[in-house]
Amino acid sequence: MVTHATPKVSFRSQMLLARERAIIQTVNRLLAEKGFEAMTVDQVAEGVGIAKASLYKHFASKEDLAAAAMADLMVQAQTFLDGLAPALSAIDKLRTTVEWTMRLKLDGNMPTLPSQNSSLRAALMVHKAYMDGLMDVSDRLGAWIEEAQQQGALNPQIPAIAVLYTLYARACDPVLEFLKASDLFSDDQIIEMVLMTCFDGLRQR
Amino acid sequence: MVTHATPKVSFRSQMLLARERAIIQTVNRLLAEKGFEAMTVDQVAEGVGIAKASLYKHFASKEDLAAAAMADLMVQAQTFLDGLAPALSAIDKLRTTVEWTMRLKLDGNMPTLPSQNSSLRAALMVHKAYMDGLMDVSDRLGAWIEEAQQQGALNPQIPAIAVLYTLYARACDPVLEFLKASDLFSDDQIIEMVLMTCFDGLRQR
DNA sequence: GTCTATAATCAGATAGAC
DNA sequence: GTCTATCTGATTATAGAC
Repeated sequence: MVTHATPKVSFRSQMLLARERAIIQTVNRLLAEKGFEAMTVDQVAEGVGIAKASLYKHFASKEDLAAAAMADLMVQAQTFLDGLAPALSAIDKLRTTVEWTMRLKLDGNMPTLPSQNSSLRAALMVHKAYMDGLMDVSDRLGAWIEEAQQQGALNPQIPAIAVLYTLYARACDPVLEFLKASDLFSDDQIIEMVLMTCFDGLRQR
Repeated sequence: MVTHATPKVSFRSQMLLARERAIIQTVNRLLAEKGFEAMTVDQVAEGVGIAKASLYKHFASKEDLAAAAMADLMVQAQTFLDGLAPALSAIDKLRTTVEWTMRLKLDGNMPTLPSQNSSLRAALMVHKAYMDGLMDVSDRLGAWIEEAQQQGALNPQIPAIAVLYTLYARACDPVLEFLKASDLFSDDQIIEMVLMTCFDGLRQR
């Protein structure tokens, strides 16, 4: 009799992946809402609907949970970059990507981490999936930055690395949440203002 | 005999003020180094060189400590604004002020708070000295912003409040620390790059 | 007001049965 | 792998003597 390709194991591993996706989704939301320090593992467990001890069967530590969420964010970013129309100019690709990250943040789906916490930084640095994703995304954005600078679209006086950091920083820009909290503007208006400030500057052109 | 103006009380209160200044200075440094959550009251006490219980005779809570540091920052800002040459144009005053905040941050003297933590936000909102200082600084910057917009120096399409938030955000811009961590640039170069990005934008002019 | 000692709480992580 | 129950350590805050 012909044997099938281990259906039981496949099914079990699918359930496992589904659960881990659910965990990551909850972590993502909590990180966006309250940040890493204020997020507790109890809240994650409650959000997923499982016991805390079960969480620790999937992820070794709180830092590991956050790292998994960040790795997932990198996958989302890669998917977004893949879907960008190749016909777009380099600067338009950059602009559209920044807009995507800001919308993610305004929608409460951008996990934000403290740029200081060392235990977390250490966990991120050794997380292969996250680091690989980050490197890939940075490489692709970096290539567009250099292309845009050569085309005279971006100011070539600013080092590419500084441009890259500046674009990344839009993902955790407090200006977004302050403007949103002011309740004076729609999300679209906020994005338009911050994009304009970022690319055109505060000075009159 | 002529009585003097209560010299003993004056001396005691001077000692008190000196101690509180020492506490605030330590809090300032720790907030800049590690942020609010990672800073512990034990570290503050050790930094000042007094017992933790003594700290609580001066400040009611950890939030209160941070609020006092922020209030002190506002006083520093007011002093800086007072010292600005009146001959400077509005945009140059803004530029110089932003440069001052960035240098404070690069030197490790800019207390940075999480923009989310609610217990801390609540403590800040009811701290009269901090709120008064913040309002005064905001009013003065706001007036310069509107002046610069009328003079055609700043882009009038961007609401003044958005400009104000954008300038404030330079005080906690992660781009500064990332560029510093890269060890590729001097502090002066970093400030020049970020100032250029902020006022002139990433696009070629 | 300063100290030592301690209370009270909370959160990350684990033991061990099923 | 999931659960309940618990451990462990860290941290904010206070009691009470001097």
